[in-house]
Amino acid sequence: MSKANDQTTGPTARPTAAARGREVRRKLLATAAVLISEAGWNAVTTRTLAERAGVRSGLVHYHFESLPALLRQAALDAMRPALDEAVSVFTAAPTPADGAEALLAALDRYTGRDPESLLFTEAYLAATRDEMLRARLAEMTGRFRARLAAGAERAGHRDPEAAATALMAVLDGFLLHKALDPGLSAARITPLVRGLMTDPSKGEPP
Amino acid sequence: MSKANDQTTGPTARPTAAARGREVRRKLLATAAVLISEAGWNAVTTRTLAERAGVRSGLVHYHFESLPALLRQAALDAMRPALDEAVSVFTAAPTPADGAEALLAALDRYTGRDPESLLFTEAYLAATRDEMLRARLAEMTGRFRARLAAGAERAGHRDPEAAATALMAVLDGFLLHKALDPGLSAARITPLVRGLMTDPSKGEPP
DNA sequence: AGGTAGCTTGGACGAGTGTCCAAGGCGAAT
DNA sequence: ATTCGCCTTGGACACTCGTCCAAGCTACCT
Repeated sequence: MSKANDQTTGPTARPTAAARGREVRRKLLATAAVLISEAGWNAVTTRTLAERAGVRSGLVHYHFESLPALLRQAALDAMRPALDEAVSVFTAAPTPADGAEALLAALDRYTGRDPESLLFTEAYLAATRDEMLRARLAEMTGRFRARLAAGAERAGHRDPEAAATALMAVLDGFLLHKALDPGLSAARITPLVRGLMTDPSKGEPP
Repeated sequence: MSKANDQTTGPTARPTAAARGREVRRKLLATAAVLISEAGWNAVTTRTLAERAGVRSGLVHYHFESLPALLRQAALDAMRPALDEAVSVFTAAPTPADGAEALLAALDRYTGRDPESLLFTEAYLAATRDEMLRARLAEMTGRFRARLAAGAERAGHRDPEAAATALMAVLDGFLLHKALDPGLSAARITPLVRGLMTDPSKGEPP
C-alpha cells in the first residue's frame, strides 16, 4: 500500500496536487505582502497579484475567501516573523538602551532596501478601517510592547510601559519619515533613542 | 459704473458665478482632506467626493486637472495650516522640552477626535509613490524640522537636527499607534519625549 | 478499470472607476 | 438687447474591479 506522501518518483517529478496548492497559497501571500508595501493596501488587485505571483487569476478565489481576507492574512503572516526577530534583537542586548539601539540599527538597514518596508505602516492604516485586522494586529503589537516593557522594567525603568510605547512610536515614525527622506540618519538619533529607555530619574553622568 | 465685486443685492442673493466656483473648489478640497483620512488615499473617488461635498460630479474635472492633482492639493492645503499652528505651539513654549510637551498634548487632543487625524500618515505614504507630492511635502516638513531644530539649538542641544528628527518621529508614530489603540496615553510618554529635546550631555538634576 | 477529490483554466458578470463633453444657464460687460 | 465668459448639468465612454463558475485536468483510491 502506498502512503499519500510517497515521493518515489524522479528528481524533477511533478509535485502532488495538494503540494502545488500549498505553494500557490504561499506565493500569493508572499507576493501580496510585497505589493501592499509597494503600491498601497487598496491598490492591490486580484489580477496584478496573480500575475506577480506567477499564478492564474482564477486561483485567488479558490484558495482564499476574498481579497481582503487574503490581504489580512498576508500582512499578519509577514509581520509575525519580523516582530519575532525584533524581539530577539532586543532581548539579546545587555541593556534596554542597547536593545533600542540595536532595533534602530536593524530598522535603518531594513528601510528602503526591503521590498516590504512600508508593510507595517500600511497594515496599521488598514487596521484603522478593518475591525478584524485591528484585533489580530493589536494582539501582535501588544505582545511586542509587553516584551519591550519587560526589558525596561528589568532595568529599573520608572514607567516601563511608557518607555515601550515611546520606543515603538519612534521606530515606526522614523521608518515612515526615512521612506520619504532617505537622507535621514538613524545613527544621529541613536543617543536620543537610548535615552528613551534610560529612566530619567536615574541619570548616570560620566 | 459697477465694479465686479458690487454686492448691492439682497441679503440672500445668489452669489456671482466666480464666487460660487471658488466655493466649489474650497468644498471639494476640504472634503477630500476628510475623505483621505477617513477611507484612505486610494479609496477617494470622484463620485463619493462630489456627493460628500454637495456638488455635482461633473464639476470635479472642470475645477481640477485630475483626481490625483486634487488630492495632492487637498492634502497640502490642509497640512500647511496644521504645521503652522504646530510651529506656533512649539515656539511659544519657554524651552524646547516644554515645546515638545505642548506638541504632544496638542496631538493627543487632535487624534481620534479630528476627522483628518490620519491625513498626515496617508499623505506620507502617498508621497512615497508620487514624486510631485513628495517634493512639496518634503519642503513643508523640512521647514517644520528646521524650526524644531532651531529651538533645540537655541537651548544648546548638542545635535539639534537629530533632536528635531526624533521628535517628529515620535509624534507621527504616536499618532498612528494611538489611532489603532485609543487607550495609549500621551501623558505617560511626556517625560520621555521631553528628554528627547533635553541634551543628554547637559543633564540638570534638581 | 473506473471513480473520486482536489487543483486549474479562461472567461463571464455586473458594478464600479476616472475622464470627458455637448448643451444649457446666467450674471457682467458692451 | 446682445454678446461674452465662466459655471453647471447629466450622462457617455472605455476601461478595471472583485467575484464566480462550468468545464477540464490529473494524481490517488478502490
